[in-house]
Amino acid sequence: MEKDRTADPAAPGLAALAGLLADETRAAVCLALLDRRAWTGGELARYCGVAPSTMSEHLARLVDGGLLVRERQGRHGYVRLAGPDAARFVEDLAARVSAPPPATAGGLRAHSASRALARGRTCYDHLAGRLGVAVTDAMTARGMLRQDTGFALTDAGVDWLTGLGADLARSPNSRRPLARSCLDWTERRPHLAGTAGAELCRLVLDHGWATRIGTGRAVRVTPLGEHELARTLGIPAADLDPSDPR
Amino acid sequence: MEKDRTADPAAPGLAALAGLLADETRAAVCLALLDRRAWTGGELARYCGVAPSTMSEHLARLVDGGLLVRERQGRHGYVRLAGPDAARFVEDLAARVSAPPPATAGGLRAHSASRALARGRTCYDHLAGRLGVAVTDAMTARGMLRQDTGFALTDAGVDWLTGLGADLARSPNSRRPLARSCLDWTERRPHLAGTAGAELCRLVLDHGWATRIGTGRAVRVTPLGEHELARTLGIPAADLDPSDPR
DNA sequence: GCCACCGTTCGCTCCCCACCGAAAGGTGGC
DNA sequence: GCCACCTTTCGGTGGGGAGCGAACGGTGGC
Repeated sequence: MEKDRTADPAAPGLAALAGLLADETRAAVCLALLDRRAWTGGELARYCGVAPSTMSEHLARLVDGGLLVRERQGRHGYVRLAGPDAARFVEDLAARVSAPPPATAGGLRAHSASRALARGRTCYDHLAGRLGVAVTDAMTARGMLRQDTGFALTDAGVDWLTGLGADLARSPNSRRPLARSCLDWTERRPHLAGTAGAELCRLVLDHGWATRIGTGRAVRVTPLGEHELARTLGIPAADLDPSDPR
Repeated sequence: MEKDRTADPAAPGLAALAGLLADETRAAVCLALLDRRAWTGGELARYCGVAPSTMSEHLARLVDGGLLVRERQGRHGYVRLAGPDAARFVEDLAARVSAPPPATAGGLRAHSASRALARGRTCYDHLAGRLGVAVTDAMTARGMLRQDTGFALTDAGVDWLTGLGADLARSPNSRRPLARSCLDWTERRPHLAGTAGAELCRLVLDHGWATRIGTGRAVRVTPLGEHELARTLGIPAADLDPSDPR
């Protein structure tokens, strides 16, 4: 019971943090909340198949641990991920759990990405799925994003996003990076996240290049989007077949 | 008991992975193994203050979960982190647990880094602590590393490392990025990790710019190192005072 | 102001697992 | 080949926590 004092002082905190996700129900909650919507406790209870009282206790633990925040609205109590940091934390762990295989070594060629636009998702606040990977690869191929020596936007990439209407100003006290890599766990390829990823997602939706399907994470590229993505990023529209499973 | 089938299929795996670190003893083990050495079960048991039998069970779980690997050597059974991926996983979580504060917003000026060389550590296979942060900031200030739009080496950075003797060739099947950011949880500043970070650490030790203190993670900058770091990265030697607590 | 609804708290049960000591299993020294 | 040492396996104990149902409480509708 009495632990040795010489052990790393960070160990209890690390164990506590990991413990937040070390339960199947809590893990499912955090994954569900990656859609960036606010859910009620009742919805989550039904979704996970547990009693509302059980869900209430889980949510209390997650809120207490700083991973979730509450939003009271009338008689409903909504809960959502605490922010980009919390989302990144969940994403990183989820990516690791389903990405242990050695990866398909697809390289960075834009060609392989061209057929990958059919299905898109959002990952908290940025594009993911095939759409996210395709856009990321196309940006890389056109010199807007540098992945060979790390993961950073080039000046050309900053100009392109700014020209589209992106607000890339970083608040001085924000620790969020402008661009970072996020591993998509269906495509198992990196895609653009961070402030730039969030802005790009917002622009794509605002400009009508893609629309959300239903209330979930799925997005669909519109005909306008096909045209504009082909024009600005050189992704041939002929390859855009939503029914193509791969 | 019967969980709803509609819940995210990734949830059980995520919970299982988090569960590996959701115990104080196992967390302490993983943190201890960040020094990249191989420990025996007995050492870890003493270090964590548990019985050898208990440690044996913990190690079995961690190995089974893919976080640790065993190395049999005679009558000793050594255990170490499974690789850079596993180390990154532990680092990321450990960084998050002790870095929730809003950060000191130190900017990227090389000046602030100059006094930070006194204490250095290794973080699995790359430089960390003040030394790691100082070198990273100096490289950024001299245009070898770009942090404003992400985190990537520039061509100048690649040339400098190659000139020092770094082998930056990436094996095609390796998913490890050339450069990535690792958040140091004592300095709370990003520093260079990835293949380039590992090579830089190897070079600094091989060239005698720094030496390991004892058998742990600590490293000390040598007089030669002070001279060379000042000459090549512009870090004034006058500011290198190991006794300066900050 | 009463009712309906949603969420939380409380008491309870049960299972999982962290922990230990004792015994068994391997390995190298001599 | 025997002994010493390290590690693992096994049985047993205890605590934490995940789960539920029932009761309580706050909010909005009417």
